[in-house]
Amino acid sequence: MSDQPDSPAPALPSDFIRDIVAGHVAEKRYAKIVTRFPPEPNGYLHIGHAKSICLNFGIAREHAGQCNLRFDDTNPVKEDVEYVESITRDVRWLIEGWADHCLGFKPKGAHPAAVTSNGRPDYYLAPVPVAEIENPKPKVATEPFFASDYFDQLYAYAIELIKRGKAYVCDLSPEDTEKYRGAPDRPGQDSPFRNRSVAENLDLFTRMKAGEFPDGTRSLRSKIDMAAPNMWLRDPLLYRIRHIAHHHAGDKWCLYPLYDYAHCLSDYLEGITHSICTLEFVDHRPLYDWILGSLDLPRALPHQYEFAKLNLGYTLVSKRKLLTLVTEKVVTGWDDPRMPTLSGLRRRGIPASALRTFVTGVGVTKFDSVTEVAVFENAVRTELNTTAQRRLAVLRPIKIVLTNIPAGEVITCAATNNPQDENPTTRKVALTREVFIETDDFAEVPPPKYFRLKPGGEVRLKYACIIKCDELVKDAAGVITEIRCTAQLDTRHGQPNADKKVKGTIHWVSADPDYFFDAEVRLYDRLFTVPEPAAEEDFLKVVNPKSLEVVTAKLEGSLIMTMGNLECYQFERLGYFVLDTKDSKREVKPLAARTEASIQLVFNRTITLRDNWAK
RNA sequence: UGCCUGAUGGUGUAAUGGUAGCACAGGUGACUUUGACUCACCUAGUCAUGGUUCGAAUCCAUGUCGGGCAGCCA
Repeated sequence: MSDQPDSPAPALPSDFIRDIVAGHVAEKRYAKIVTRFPPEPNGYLHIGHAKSICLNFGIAREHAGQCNLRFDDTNPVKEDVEYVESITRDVRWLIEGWADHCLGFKPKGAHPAAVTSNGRPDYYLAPVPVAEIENPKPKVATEPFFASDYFDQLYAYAIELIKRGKAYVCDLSPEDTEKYRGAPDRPGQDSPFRNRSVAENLDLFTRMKAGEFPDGTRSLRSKIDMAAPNMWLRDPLLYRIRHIAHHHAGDKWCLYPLYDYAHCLSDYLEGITHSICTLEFVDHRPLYDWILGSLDLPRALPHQYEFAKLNLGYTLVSKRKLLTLVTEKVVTGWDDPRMPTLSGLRRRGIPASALRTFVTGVGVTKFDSVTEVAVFENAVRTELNTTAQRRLAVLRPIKIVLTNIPAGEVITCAATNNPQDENPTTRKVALTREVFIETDDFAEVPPPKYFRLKPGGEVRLKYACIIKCDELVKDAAGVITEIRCTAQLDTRHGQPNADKKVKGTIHWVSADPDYFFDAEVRLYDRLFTVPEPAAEEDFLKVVNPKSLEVVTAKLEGSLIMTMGNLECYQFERLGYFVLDTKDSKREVKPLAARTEASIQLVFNRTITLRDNWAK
């Protein structure tokens, strides 16, 4: 992107939530805009989360505010530290260079502190900008926020709710609780334990915390309205008993709060101004407001706003279903390059900036839509086209013999690294007697309008010269093993006939062992065969059996010399590729020490080039 | 037969009472040492019916269709 002073400023995204925030900023309702991204550490982040991350961090950066990464870790049964680590890594990767300065972490081990707000006792955990702590060097150890760090405070608020007659201990079993709740079109019935005295509730709740009762025997419930048309207002549970250790809080608790109770209060404790979540929580908003409103809290209360989550064609955007793909070994792991997880997309070679462009571009609405994959692919191609270095590689090689070039002779050609650069640089590639071309780039019986190599035909070897096909060599089975051609060396760049036109230009790699090397290349296709795998009765039945193809490709020798970490390349005419950092052997031997059998590098094809010819 | 929420080209999204626009996809050309990129042009839309208004995608009414809600998940 150009930074010229007279280029128009890029338009900031606009949507109904940003409009609300902008209104609040205009009226100076808050001293600072604070949002949060609140994943539960029970799976890896996926492309749907990217939309939420970009929304929350985007709003923070547009208003010089802050966005806290907070783990909503109130259900130790499903959660694990593996997930808090992967999520933290993925969030930092996605916002790097864009909103790092808005990322809110807290000093390691910090808990909400007693403060005075508007002359009254209060609790608050100040978000500390990561940038402030870590740049240029970390001053103190930091970590993301955890709802589980608020368990003490949450417990105290629960006591307060009981004292105010707004919560009670219920002895109904889970089954009976469900029966008493009624149905959407039928009011519920009051629990027989609904009118216990405050003293009895206090006693029972204290003993629940002390571990006197087994799982499921008692719960703490809000006292709202069992006849409410909104199911979430029928005395929803606040706490349940779970005799299990917590991955972050340790073994201190056997009583764990539920989402609705923990989330709004966590938002309050962190001073969140705008609590943005997806549409399925619209029905919960009255509960969110009820809990906060029942405690007479001294600071401004956070408010919840909801938007439609991202749905992508041919893609599953559900942590639970993605977990199934992992456990059923449909893929190799959460970071399999075919997975729509942030780890998978990163390994696939999708730049974080392209992901941001995409999720920002789809907009934020309350309409439950399905975005076509083409929109995502367009964002990726647009980004990679400007940034990726071009290289020559042949995926499915067939050998060409240039009969007029003597064996051992090396003709050096200049190849452009990236024609999109303002001042493109070049590198040297070797043209030798034998070269590999793509099997697809030759047709013995060409279809109509085919303008690559055919018997008697001419084609240009990119950056080199035009060649003419003279003769085919076949084995006993009639399979072509070699194509014999004449090189028109005077059509090279700078030579008299350089301007000679032919319809086709193809990529190639020298077949001289000094000028190519083998690499494993993994070619991916969509993971599902139907546009909406989530709508399927059994999504495992619509898994694409051809989602992965592995080939041994011939790569231009210069590539191995310049190979860096996580660099994106365009293999000309084939697509964009990235080194697989997990499966590649990183110690690259000198060219001379290479052997045919030592495949050391593995590449993932990020995406193909757009192709208006095939299909 | 409850409550909540939504409906603009094929897809996604803008227009907040005043010219229905943008992106992607699709099509046709131009250019091209990537059948890429780029450029030009084209196709195609306000869920329905009524009302308010000089004027309605926008406001009102009714209807239709879609999504969500009955976890001690989040």
